[in-house]
Amino acid sequence: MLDPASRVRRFNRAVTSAVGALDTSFLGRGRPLGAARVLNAIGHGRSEVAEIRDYLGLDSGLMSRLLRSLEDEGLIETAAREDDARRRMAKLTRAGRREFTAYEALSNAQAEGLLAQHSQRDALLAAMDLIASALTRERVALEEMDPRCDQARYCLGEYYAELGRRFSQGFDVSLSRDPDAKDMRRPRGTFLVAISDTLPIGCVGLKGTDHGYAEIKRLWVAPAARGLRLGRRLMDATESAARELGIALLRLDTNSALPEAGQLYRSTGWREIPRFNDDPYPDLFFEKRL
Amino acid sequence: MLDPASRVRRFNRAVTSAVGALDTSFLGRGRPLGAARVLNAIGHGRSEVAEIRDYLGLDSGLMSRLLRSLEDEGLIETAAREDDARRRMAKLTRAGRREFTAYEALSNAQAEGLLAQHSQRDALLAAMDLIASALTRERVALEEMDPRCDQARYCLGEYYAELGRRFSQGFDVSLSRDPDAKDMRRPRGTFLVAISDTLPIGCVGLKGTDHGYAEIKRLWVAPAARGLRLGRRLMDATESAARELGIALLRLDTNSALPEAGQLYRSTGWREIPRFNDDPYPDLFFEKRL
DNA sequence: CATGATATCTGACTTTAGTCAGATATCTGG
DNA sequence: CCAGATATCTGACTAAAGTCAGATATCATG
Repeated sequence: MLDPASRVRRFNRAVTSAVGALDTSFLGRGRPLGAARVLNAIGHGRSEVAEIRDYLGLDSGLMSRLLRSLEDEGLIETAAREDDARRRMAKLTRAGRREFTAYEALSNAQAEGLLAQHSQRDALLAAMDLIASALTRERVALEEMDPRCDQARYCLGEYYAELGRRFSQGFDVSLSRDPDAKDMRRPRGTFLVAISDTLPIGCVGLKGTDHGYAEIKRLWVAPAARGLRLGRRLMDATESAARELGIALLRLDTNSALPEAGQLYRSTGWREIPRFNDDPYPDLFFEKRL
Repeated sequence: MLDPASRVRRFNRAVTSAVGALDTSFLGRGRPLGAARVLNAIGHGRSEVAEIRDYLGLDSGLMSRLLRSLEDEGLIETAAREDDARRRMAKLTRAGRREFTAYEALSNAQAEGLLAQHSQRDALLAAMDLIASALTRERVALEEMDPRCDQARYCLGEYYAELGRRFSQGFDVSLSRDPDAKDMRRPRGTFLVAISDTLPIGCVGLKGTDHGYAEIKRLWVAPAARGLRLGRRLMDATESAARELGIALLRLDTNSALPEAGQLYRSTGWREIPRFNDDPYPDLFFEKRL
């Protein structure tokens, strides 16, 4: 009925008024939006004045005045940095924390309001995740992490759950050769997590072995982040890391029930090889020389 | 990983900056946002001053000044309405249409930008439709329309396509008893379309018969609008219309492959009855006395 | 320790948005 | 035709946001 651009614009209109409502509720606390935004940035852990200014896109004069007005209200304190007295740090006072908490409550209430009365919350949240990931595509950061940290374990949990859904016989981690975490840490290997504005949306592991090659394991991209070519980015980053570690040969196993993975490997220089392990789940094996 | 409120707030952040970018590009045309918004409202067919003021939520004094500034620029002309000289109508001049076209191009470019480089456009658009429908839930209007108009036919097309996907044997309209359009128009029946900000997102038909009852046909809710209790609203509105038309007994047929429909009927006072027609598709039959 | 770079602050502005009371013109119903 | 309602306009204001030039203090470097 509507062409794609009209659908996007309908979305824009809908979302603009919902977001505008949050601004209005912020104004209800008797403070201009500019000051409220600075207070909230500080509350969310941004303490350097220059960082806040940059984040909010403010002129330095305006920023200075906003800080002064928050100080006059007794909500923040500023101090020169010890290592560089030109830079200033801002932090909340006790009263400032109270005020910040009140803003947080408003934000959460608005968020709950958007979800309320929608009988398919999960679908709505999934749509929001998808759009947020798409819009922040260029800002997705790939971070090396310990595979046992919270974010990595969240990704792995989602990965296993998805395999369970995609494999007709289900998936039981304990039957698979669960890679030892220390093989996926430097210097033997590494583990990368893709973070989009605090939310992990993908991962991949590089597992060192003693057989003259390293393995790519646990490549996962959140359903909300598919279509952003994140799988390719994760693979590229892992290959770079492998080169850095002096690894010359990479192998991986996968399953034909995951056709998009196989397609990615084939289109990026991987070559199919015969089975090289006895894991019960994979039925496709690849190799790539770096 | 993130709780629901945090996911909504991540979505808010992502979307705010994307929408802010559009405002910035509008400013690039050397006109304050307020004036640009009025110009665009007129370009989109809103001609009554009061209607525009209401739509944009402007004070009457401010509105008057914005109109004046657009007139001074030579972009619009205003005139008193013939039937009521207190009210004014605004329309674009030739220069105004040019300027409006330029704004449209900016909007479309931004929309294309959001879609660009995403290899799963359809999923992204579906997510946007879902969210737009959810956010404008209270503003969904149910309008009586001729079942042969564009919007009604769009809904019916989507409805048939969905039946094709849901029925294991597919769905061929010509095999079903396609209700005659004139039976779904006053005074024999009616046809309702749910419109969410220009997009049709649901429909239902009330078909008059000569057998002492009327039938509910073609109840459809767009996938993007599920969970908003729109099906129930459409049914309620149709029952009201039926009462208005002096109809005392309603019947409908459906299929057990559409469980959510059956559940809706059962929970709103419909009673299962034996088959009352020889249509090949339905296998469940309901009746409700008004 | 002089010099240029950097971070922040201050003062003096402008623009935009918005508010509000009253003026003006027109309409509607008795 | 009159009284009250309605739609718009005008003038006089305020608040918020943003701009910009220059002042001040501090740092890094040769």
